[in-house]
Amino acid sequence: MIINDNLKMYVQKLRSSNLRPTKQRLKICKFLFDRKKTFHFTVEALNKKINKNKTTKVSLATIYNTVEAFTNAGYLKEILTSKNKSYYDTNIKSHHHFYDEGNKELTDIHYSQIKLSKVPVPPKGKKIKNLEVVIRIQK
Amino acid sequence: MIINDNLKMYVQKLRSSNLRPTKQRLKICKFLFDRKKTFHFTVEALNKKINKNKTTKVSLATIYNTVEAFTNAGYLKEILTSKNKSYYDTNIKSHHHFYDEGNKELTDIHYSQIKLSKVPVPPKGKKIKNLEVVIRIQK
DNA sequence: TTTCTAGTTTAGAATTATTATAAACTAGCT
DNA sequence: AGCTAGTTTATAATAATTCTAAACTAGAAA
Repeated sequence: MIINDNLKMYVQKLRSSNLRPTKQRLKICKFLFDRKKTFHFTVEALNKKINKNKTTKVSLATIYNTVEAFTNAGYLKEILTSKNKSYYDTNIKSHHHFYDEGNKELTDIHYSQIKLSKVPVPPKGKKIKNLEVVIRIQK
Repeated sequence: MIINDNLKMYVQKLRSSNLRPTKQRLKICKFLFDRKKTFHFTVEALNKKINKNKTTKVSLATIYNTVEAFTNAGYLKEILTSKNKSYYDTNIKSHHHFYDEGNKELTDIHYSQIKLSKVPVPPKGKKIKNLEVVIRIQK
């Protein structure tokens, strides 16, 4: 069974990052990772989806906590936009974004679409964790 | 007098972007642009600086409004960080940033320090407004 | 299997950043 | 000098997020 297999995978994912596989976390996993395509979301939107038409609700606080834990564990990526709301991405591979200022929508840019021929050395004692390009677009 | 000259310059800047040169806006101009070096700030920090040890206060709302107006007019640049707080930059020239996740500090990267050899075409009907690279660093 | 404990969830309160409101004020044209 | 649209202000409202502390639960140990 596919669902069962995913479940096992989620448990392993969680275990490997010191998170107990609770039913809430597994439910969130399903919403985030049981998909063909990666996607972008805000906690608010995720909360709505998860708790829409459901009898057993997952609290907003738990969704916040879990999303943060997944982000720290590297299963989610936080996206840079500066719009007083955190955007996350289930695509954790290195890639970039278009940010449309009009409708505030993000679109992925595959990492191969951008090439950097020169990158600066990080300040002493620091190392580069990641590099992200945001291209702001408008009409 | 240097101060006077700057004043004239500010008035002109404001006029050119349809902003009346009020004493509040000029005061904010002084704090933002009367400097040798450009810098990064949050509205909160700017508010503290402007109203520290002063008898005549500029209201927080005015500071928000003015910063937004200056940003729209192109005299300030909003910086991408995803940290639920807006960061602004008085350096409006095209450039990039290091973002230190430890102390949440931003450092400029001169535009010449990063070179892109490949940039994607924007989606149909949209044009590129700006391109910003953020390099996240950590210990 | 039961017991125990540290980790987790929860609702709601608290906090933080920002935006809205509407009354008082002011720049600058006439 | 008077008028009016633009501006400032204190305060309230909103929105996103974090905190809190009590109730619950996973899973190790008895």
